[in-house]
Amino acid sequence: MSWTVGELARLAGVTVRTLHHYDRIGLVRPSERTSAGYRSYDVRDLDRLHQVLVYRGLGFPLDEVATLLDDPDADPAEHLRRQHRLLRERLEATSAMVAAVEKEMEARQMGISLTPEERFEVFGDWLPEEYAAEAEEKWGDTEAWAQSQRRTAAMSKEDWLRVKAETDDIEGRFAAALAAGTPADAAEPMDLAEEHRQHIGRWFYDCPPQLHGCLGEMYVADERFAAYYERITPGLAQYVSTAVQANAARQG
Amino acid sequence: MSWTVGELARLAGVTVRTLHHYDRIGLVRPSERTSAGYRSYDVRDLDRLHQVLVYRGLGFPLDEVATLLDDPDADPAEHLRRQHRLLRERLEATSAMVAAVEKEMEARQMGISLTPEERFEVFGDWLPEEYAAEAEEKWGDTEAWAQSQRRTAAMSKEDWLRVKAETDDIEGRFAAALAAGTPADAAEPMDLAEEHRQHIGRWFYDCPPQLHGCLGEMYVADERFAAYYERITPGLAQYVSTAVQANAARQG
DNA sequence: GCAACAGCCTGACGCAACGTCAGGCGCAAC
DNA sequence: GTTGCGCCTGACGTTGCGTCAGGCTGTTGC
Repeated sequence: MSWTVGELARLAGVTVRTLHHYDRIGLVRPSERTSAGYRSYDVRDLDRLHQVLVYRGLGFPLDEVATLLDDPDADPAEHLRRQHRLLRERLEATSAMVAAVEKEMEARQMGISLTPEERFEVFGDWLPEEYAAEAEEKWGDTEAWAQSQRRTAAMSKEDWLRVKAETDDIEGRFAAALAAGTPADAAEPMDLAEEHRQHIGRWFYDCPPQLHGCLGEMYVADERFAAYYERITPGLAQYVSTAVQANAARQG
Repeated sequence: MSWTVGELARLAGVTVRTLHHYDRIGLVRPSERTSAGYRSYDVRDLDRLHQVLVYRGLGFPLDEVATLLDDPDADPAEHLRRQHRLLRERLEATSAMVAAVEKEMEARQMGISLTPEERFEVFGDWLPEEYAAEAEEKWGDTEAWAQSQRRTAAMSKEDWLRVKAETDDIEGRFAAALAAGTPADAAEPMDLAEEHRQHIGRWFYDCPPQLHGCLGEMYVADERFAAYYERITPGLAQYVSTAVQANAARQG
């Protein structure tokens, strides 16, 4: 089995020009040429190209890749182990950057701004466990809140529209059940409450039944929440509150 | 508060030359110059540089970074959301590559080789959930085995030496207990068995007491295992087997 | 049997994103 | 006041390809 440049290029997701380049610099040479001078790559060449692309993807300059791969002391397993290690390091670095961006989002939402050192630390020589400890210390107590902040900060406009639509839907069905005279602790409103709980979990923060029950109390106890529901339909705040607490009792 | 090029370079983990370059192409210009012509960066410039570095780190060419950041319609939160999304995509891509390398390691250990398409698929336009499903299907049944393969394949030579030393230590203490005439179901050999179980869990695969008990049976039933232990000391296979099963009974 | 068209070839030049001197000024300290 | 570090501005070099240009190859359709 052999491949032409074009075939290999498509297979490996690079351009023909790249393969020409690698041939020219001796990094990946086709092990044969046809009588017409066409490059003909065999399976060992694929192997080699694959290794090259992994190392290149890890940011190695091509000449270093060459010395790595041409080292007679390094067997293939050695390369795989090294690549595995480097990839996992990169994984950690990337999640550190994700965490840093989330940190900035939260800071921005809270109206505070980070110190220059804080902002750039992710680019320096990064100690992930150190940061993790710090993050834990800072936000560990109010995990649900922090989670919500992170998720909502990362939401796109379309996400928000979907959340809004789902919310409207659930509240509309609550209002309909109330208008139909269904008791708040009947099966239907309780199912709606469960749907509401899962909606919260999906979009904002982990919301176990117990916490949801507390929220239910708040829907009448906190005047802002009460006003929100009362503006939809009079009596809805108490209705939703009762349904949510009944559902929490059923679940717990 | 303001910074010189050198200070900013150290802070951000880039070279002075890079900042010169960004100034020249208008990407990050110091908002002031001293009377002597020194660049003087203020906090807004830091902000800007930070954004540039994130986008650059994500692989954007500098001119695209410029158009992104100079877009008057894009507020800072928009940038953070985009960066967050891109970083998570990269996170997924990287873990896909980690998985691919692990797959290769396993294939290599099993003596089979992957098809060219399999090897390069991680570089193409990658569908992570598709791969995850495939991996699940392939190795889901024998999770312990696959885990072991993955872990051992990723071990360095030093790791192997440590494993060997730990194994020798435990087996030596088993042999000593046997030589001292301690019954196999006494406390000491059972504690050794428990140590052995945790050794397996640490280095190879999850080994709950029940599974460990099965292994204990195998140490006498399977002649290869038996021969391994008998070569250390006659009677050791049966001794270890009994101790391990006694420990499993104690735990279970 | 040949025309057309996709695919291959080899230069050769271009380009982005800096690295690396070279030559010279600024400034704080000893 | 000079020493040494840090800053300045060119200017050229380098890596890793992209992008033509000009020409050959090989398969398919008529």
